[in-house]
Amino acid sequence: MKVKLEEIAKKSGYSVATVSRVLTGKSKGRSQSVKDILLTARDLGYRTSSVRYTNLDLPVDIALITQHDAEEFYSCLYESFDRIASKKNIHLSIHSAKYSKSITEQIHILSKYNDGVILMAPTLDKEGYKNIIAKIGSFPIISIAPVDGNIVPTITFDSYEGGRLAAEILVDSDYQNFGIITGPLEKLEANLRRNGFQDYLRKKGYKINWEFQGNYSFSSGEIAFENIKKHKKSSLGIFSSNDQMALGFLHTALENGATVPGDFGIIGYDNMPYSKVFYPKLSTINTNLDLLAKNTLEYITREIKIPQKGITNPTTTLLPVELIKRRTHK
Amino acid sequence: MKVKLEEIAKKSGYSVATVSRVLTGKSKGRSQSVKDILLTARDLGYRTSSVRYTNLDLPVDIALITQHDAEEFYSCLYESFDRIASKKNIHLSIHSAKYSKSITEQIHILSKYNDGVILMAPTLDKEGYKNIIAKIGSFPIISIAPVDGNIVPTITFDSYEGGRLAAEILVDSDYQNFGIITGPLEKLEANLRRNGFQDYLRKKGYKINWEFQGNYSFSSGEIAFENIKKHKKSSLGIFSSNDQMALGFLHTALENGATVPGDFGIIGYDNMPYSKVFYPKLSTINTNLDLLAKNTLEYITREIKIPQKGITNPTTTLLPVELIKRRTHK
DNA sequence: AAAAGAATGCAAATTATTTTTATAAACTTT
DNA sequence: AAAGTTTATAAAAATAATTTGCATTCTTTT
Repeated sequence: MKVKLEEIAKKSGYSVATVSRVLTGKSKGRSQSVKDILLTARDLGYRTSSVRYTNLDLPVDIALITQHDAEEFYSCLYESFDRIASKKNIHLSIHSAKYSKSITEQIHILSKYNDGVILMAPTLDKEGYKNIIAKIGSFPIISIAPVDGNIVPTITFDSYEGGRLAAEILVDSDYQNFGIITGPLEKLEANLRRNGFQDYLRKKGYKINWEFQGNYSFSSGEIAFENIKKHKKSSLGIFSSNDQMALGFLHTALENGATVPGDFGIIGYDNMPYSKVFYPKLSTINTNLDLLAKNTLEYITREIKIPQKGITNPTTTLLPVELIKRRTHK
Repeated sequence: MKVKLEEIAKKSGYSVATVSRVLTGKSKGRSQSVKDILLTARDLGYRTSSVRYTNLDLPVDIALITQHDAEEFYSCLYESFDRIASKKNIHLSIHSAKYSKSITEQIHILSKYNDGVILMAPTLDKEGYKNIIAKIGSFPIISIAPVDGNIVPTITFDSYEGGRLAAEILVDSDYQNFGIITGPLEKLEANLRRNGFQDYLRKKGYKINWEFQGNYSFSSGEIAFENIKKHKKSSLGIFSSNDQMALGFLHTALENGATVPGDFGIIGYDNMPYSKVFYPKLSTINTNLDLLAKNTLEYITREIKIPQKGITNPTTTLLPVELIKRRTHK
């Protein structure tokens, strides 16, 4: 059934003429009726298109699009966004683009039912982002994964600095040789973390002596250890691109009789809840997800309420990360 | 901007009259045009309301509503649903009702933009479910958390049997005294797990000697151990209502010099990825989330395509659970 | 407290949009 | 080959949304 203005009028208690006036943006937006009618329309499933009464603090619909996996990380991410959104009159919906045939098409459809989109698609390349922008035009969007090129406004953690911090503490721990378990290198942030790590080492006269590419899973951390065993490397300061792989490595290392932080120092990334539970407790790079959620949601809300005219160059905001010293480095 | 049939006609290459015929359900649904037009309408954000061409395998929108937390469990749940949905031409969106002022209202609005709803709201009581049904009528809905009373069709794991299995293995392990770390008892499934555990013990002539109510978090497992220490209990076979609490308990027990499975046997619930990583590896009740996703999505799709006429008594389907024997029992 | 500005309902008029119809031609299924 | 469907076209009919003028009420400003 199509919703008619008549229904909205009846349910909200105003006349059809008033409903029409409000819905077409003829009101100044100072009276109660505007809020009543807009809320009733929403309640009845009548999409109020682009008409905005920005001063009114009406609920805003935002879609968060990720490519999620069965990892603790996503629970933490969603929990942060959900909690912060609830304080801001934002209705958040979560969508996965992992199996999506066309992410551009998916975002396009979501843009019809939402006021803004938050995108976390680390595998998307420059072309991919360009296609999205070409399709949705000036519709409010922000990426929370680093974006190659200046295509989509971005708020994300300073991955490069995270890698640098990991290198710094490992150098300070007097390791002489270094290793890295990277994430999948088609993901930009995996490269940034790697670069930050490598550049600091180089500056200090060291290099990466062992490198292994994982896929962020626990088991790829296990495989990383098998690999290091084969290469007979030891006494290495290792940076893992996330906690899960660090934990997988740590787990297998201990099972094989290696000592941590003796034979291997290891620094993780993300500071997930489980990383402080394992023995020895994992040193890691902390990313403040609440901060990410807050900044992102505020940005997108602003963008929705005060749309930028003309083409502005998208900005990139890097959020700070910090080292959490625990027990897996000297 | 409101979408006009004219636009749909233009984009799909058919006449306005044909678009109107298709959209009002006048076509028999055997020609390509029906699919073209419906897909174009969807693409342009035109909601095709309740008109259904059920034989056509068109994409279906389903909302999954939970009250999620920063726990691995939710990542696993979403990953399963997302993967299975992608194979069935289902567009899944995830929504949290944790901070929702009115879950009834939220579901009502979601029902305007989706073809069906999957609900996981363990804290909802009989009244709550009744309100929802009163509001949405015969709109397709299914619960994946146990529901008190026969109000909403349900597919969920056999929590009672899970508790029974835990008791059985602990009795077989020759523990003489028993304990339980329950989930929050306002959640029905926490009660069911507890009952299954207790009833089996009673049948075998034992009873629950120690009980602690947790909130499913790792830290409440830690607190559970502090509690057991205070009560100076030992040599207990313990059933924890989820893995996180079991792990928290295990962690603190070992830190305090207790032995597992010597001083304490412990059986978790959920078989989360991390439970096989800890030492000693956790024995636990496995729930097959893929099976849950598959059954649920198939049920709701059927319900959407062939709506049941009249009021039928909602069915409850219990999915089997199984014991995974690892190292935390004798 | 008065004046100005907004909002509202009403009913009629206007405009926009959707649906239906008849017909002829082109496809599909039986 | 016959029967049944689908489609475009163009016009007509039906439905829905918007606008208007006016009197009244409410709110904000001065």
